[in-house]
Amino acid sequence: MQNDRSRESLLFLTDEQLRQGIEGMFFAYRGFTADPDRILEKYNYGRAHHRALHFINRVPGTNVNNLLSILGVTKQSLNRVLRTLIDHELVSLRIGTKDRRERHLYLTESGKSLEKQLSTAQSHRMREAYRQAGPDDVAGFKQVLEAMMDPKLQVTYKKLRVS
Amino acid sequence: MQNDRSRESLLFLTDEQLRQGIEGMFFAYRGFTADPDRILEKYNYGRAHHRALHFINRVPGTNVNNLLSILGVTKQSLNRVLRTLIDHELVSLRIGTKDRRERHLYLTESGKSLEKQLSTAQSHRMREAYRQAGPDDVAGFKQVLEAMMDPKLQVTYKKLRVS
DNA sequence: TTGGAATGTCAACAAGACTGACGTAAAATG
DNA sequence: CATTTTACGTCAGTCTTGTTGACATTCCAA
Repeated sequence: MQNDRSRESLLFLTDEQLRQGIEGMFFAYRGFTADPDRILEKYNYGRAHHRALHFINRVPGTNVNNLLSILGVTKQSLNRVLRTLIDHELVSLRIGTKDRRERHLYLTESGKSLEKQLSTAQSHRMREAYRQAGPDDVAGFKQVLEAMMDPKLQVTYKKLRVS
Repeated sequence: MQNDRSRESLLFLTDEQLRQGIEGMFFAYRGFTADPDRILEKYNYGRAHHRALHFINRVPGTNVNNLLSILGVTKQSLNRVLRTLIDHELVSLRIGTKDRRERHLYLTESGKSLEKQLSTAQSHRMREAYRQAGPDDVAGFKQVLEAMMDPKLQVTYKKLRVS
């Protein structure tokens, strides 16, 4: 038998609370992608292009394998996207100096420009959500997100923080 | 010029904070879907089937149009998924008594069973994340998620709460 | 009775994911 | 030096899930 206090402290673990978290993730993710999606559509790109642009911008000079592990897709899938971005001169390749098998990826000026457009739109919504909620809620938001990740991705996520 | 206090209170709105939120959503969503995906694979279903099962379970007797507005896909897309679920007897149809054009959707016993399996897996991860974070963080998590939704979906989300 | 709403269905198509197989270049290793 | 492994690219084929467009059916409501 639990007392009032322990029952109170576990109210956030009820099925109803969990369900709200699940549905919250589903609906929020739609909002999260909506603004970039609209921009991408104009250029005939998709979310896959956005993700590649985002992380090449975050880790300039990354090689393909590293990008692959961040994005969690197959090389064939990434290759299709990268090829388009390179053909359209949004991304440039440099062959590694130390290891010449490696291709290092960079955004070109146009690439940076599109990435900026996309991240501005996405950040705008995130900023509004943060502002509506407040600092403590934001801290909680990030805590729960981090705890929801697969351990490997959690490491990847933290690495991006410090780099 | 802003003083220390106001600068402090806006630290949660820095570009770096926003970026962490964006990448957090991306990585966390992967974790969020990972466990159900593994179960669905065994039955040769996909996320679309999961979403349909989830919301039919949540709103038993819903008609197709309502489900459509929750899921945000085209009727053709939903129809393909629904047909599979009905053929496999996970979902049953009842023609509306009041309006006989409407099809009301229900989970069969097997449907309930699969939905339970999926939601148990997904809730388990959510519960662990909640537990690691704690009640205040969970409250913040939900606040930010809700603020990130499109207004219409926010209404949908809240309706599901009370129903 | 006629218009419109709710639903279903057929066809065609695209993005983006997958697997498998194969090729090439270069680094690493025995 | 020969062999193996690694990094990357590419071709081919498949699957899921989304899209549009066109058309049929049912039936409520004005």
